[in-house]
Amino acid sequence: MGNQKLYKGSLQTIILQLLASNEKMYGYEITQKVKELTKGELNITEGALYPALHKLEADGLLDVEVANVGNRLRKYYKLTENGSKETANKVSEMQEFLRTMQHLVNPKFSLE
Amino acid sequence: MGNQKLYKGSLQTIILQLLASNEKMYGYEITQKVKELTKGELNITEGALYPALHKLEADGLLDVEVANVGNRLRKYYKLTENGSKETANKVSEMQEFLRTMQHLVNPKFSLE
DNA sequence: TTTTATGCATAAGAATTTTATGTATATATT
DNA sequence: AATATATACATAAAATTCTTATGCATAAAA
Repeated sequence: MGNQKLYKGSLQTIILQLLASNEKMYGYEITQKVKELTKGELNITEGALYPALHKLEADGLLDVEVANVGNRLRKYYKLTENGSKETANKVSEMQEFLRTMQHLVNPKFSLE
Repeated sequence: MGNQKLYKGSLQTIILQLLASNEKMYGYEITQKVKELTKGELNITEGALYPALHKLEADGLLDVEVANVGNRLRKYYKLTENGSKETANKVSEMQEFLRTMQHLVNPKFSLE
């Protein structure tokens, strides 16, 4: 069930970015969306996801809204104002990392 | 002195890739080379580097050769045969990660 | 009726890093 | 001459972030 391919530290940014383009999402939905977008390459485990969501909420980057669908519980998360700012920061930091890694791994390649 | 931008799990790959293009290097040299190649964006700390080198050696991916330069100690590392194979694997895994992240972070962008 | 999917959660352990030290020599600066 | 900076190794404690293993519960499918 492992991941192998998720570098540690990138999960928060992934969650924030998904919420930047989807308005509101619940946990299980996020795991499915990531699986879909990455064609099964990234599998966000619940043991990583839920603590990450709780931390983002505690840090004031996400708001939560509980909903009952049928007889099941869902917790919808959406970006706060502060969360939107932080998303922009974290995404561009990751872009920077991606460029840096490209330079290290393939010095002849440049995204610019 | 922190890094902020080094995702956990990428250090081994960085070291291996540097050694794939530089034949042999010693620890301090690696820290300086990374700083140079990334224009100061990535700072490999010694507390991360040396244990990582020792682990790569223990795993049979690196050979070490001690040298005295002036009156100072240097430990030159180079890839073993097995290390070269593993480098190729880890580098393409990272390339895969870079592509995947690009899709998540900027779905309109593709490296292919 | 048993498995799979949906949906949340937490705890123990592993892996990888940061931060803080420690030792020592060489060179540059005041 | 004294002090700071650069070079060069190393380790240990703490923090971070994940995996793996559980647990609970409802709904749908086999």
